[in-house]
Amino acid sequence: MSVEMRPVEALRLLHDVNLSLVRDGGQDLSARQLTILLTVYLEAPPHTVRGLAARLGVTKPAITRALDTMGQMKLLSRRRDENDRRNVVIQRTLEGALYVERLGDLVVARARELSR
Amino acid sequence: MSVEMRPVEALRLLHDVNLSLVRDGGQDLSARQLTILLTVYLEAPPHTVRGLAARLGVTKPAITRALDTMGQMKLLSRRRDENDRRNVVIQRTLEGALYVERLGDLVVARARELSR
DNA sequence: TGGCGACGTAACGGATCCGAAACGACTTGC
DNA sequence: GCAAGTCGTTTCGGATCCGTTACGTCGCCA
Repeated sequence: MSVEMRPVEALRLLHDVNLSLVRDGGQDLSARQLTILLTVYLEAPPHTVRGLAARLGVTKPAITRALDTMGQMKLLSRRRDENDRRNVVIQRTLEGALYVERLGDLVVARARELSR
Repeated sequence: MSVEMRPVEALRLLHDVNLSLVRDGGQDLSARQLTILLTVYLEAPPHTVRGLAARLGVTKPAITRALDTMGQMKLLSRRRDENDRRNVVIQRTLEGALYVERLGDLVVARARELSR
C-alpha cells in the first residue's frame, strides 16, 4: 500500500479517523484500549495479560482494567488457560470482530476520500 | 495516496501508530485532544473554542480544558480576538508544529514498513 | 509436601476528564 | 444606555483511569 503517502496526507487521515471516533462518541476507547483491541485481533493468539503489558509497556493492572471495560462492551472475553491455570487467555468475540472490521473500513474510506 | 489500501493494512497501520504513541508514553494525548491539535494545524485559521466544539461535537468546557492542557505542553497558544473581544483565537506554536510534523513522519514510516 | 516464584486481580489514593450549570466580559439592538 | 444574547471560563459532583502495593491461586521442584 501507499509507498507514496506524504506526511500531510498521513496527518489528514489520522485527523479524519480520530474525528469520526470522537464524533460518534458512544463508546470511546482510549489509545491504550484501542491498541490492546487491535493487538488481539491482528496478532496471532494466544494473548495473555502479561504479554500485552510487556508489549505496550504498561503495568499488568492497567491491562486487567482495560479488559474489564472492553469485556463489558463485549469486545473481548477472557478464559482460563487449562494447560497452565495461572494464565488467562484473551479471546475475540463476534461483537469485537465487527467493531474492528468497521474501524478498518472507516480508515479505508477516509483514505479513499483523501486520494480523490 | 493508497487507493489500494485494504482494511487489514489500515488496521495494522492504526495499531502501529497507536502502539508508538502508547509506548513513548511521556505526553499522552487523548483522542479528543489529538483531534483538536490536528484540526488547528490542518484547517485554515481562525479557530475558536465554539467552532472546535461544534466541529467535534463536544461541549465548550471540554475544549477549554483541552486547550489548557495542550497550552501547558506548549503545543498551542491562545490569543484574544481584538476585533471581537469575546472571542479567543487558537494559535499554533513552534513546539506544536514540530510535534505534528513528527507524528506525520511516524505514520509515513509505519505505512512504509507495511508496504515492504 | 512445602516453599518459592509467576500470574492475574483487588484495594487504595491520586490525577484527570467529563457534562451541566453558573458566571463575568463583551457585543448588539432597541 | 440598558436589556438581551454570545463567548469563553470556572465551578461542581461524578466517573474513569493510573501506578503501587498487597493478595490468592497455581506450577515447579527440591
